Amino acid sequence: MVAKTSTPQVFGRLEKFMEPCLLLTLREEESHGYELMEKLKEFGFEGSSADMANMYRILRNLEEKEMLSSKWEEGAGPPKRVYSITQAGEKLLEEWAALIRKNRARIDRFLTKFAENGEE
Amino acid sequence: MVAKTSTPQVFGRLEKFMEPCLLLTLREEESHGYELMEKLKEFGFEGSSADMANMYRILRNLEEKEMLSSKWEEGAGPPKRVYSITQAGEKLLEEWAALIRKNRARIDRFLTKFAENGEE
DNA sequence: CCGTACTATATACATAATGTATATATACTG
DNA sequence: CAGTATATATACATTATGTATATAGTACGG
Repeated sequence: MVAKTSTPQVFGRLEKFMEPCLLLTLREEESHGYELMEKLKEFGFEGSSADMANMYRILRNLEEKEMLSSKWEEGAGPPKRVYSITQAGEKLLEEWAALIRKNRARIDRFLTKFAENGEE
Repeated sequence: MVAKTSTPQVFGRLEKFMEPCLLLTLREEESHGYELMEKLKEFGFEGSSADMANMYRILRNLEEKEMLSSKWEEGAGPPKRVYSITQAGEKLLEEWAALIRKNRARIDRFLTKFAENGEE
């Protein structure tokens, strides 16, 4: 029997959060997938294989929608697909920022209420 | 043809956010589904049919896991299934709060960086 | 020069969470 | 007695994410 009282692993992700993080990171400087994953750790991504799969999918999808453009770069090690953000991509990022602000407001309302009633 | 430049409907939900909101609302006072949906609007839920379906699913699921208990209440209108939070449910809520705080931190890092680099 | 590890990209398949659509029933209002 | 609001519920479809695996170049040690 397993102790139910340990870590019941509650989780609720920030859906599609990786997309705006990629756009924001690329607004600063062009980069390729593998390197981007390192940079994404700043936003709480782990760099797990799930994250990797996710990232490559999102990058390709964003390029398809012309939010990013890419070029192959040869050098030491295997070739890299280096992504740059487009103007449309920057606009998309702005929209993401607006949505994320709203989400933060929802979270804040939750946390405020949680703290208020917690101490009866 | 539809103008692409209008609202491209970016969206990223707060996954499973309804669950902690239900728990928090029920920590204050017992309530039934239909009424709970009204209360959830505080946390940014719309009360759409999707939200409804979602809510009833979550409530049943939480009861199955003994995070909530319910009783039928007769009165004016159709009978209501009134939910109360259990001790396990309160503990679950605490775990949710911890996770949500982490998610807020991730969001904050994003928004801070977004604002920083935005004004070049 | 061979195996191992690290860099690098990619995708098929499975699962999980949410959205759509619909069914059922009570009670009030005109 | 038809329409609307209250009230709960679920089958089915879609979307987003996770798991597993494939491929390949380069560096390093033995």
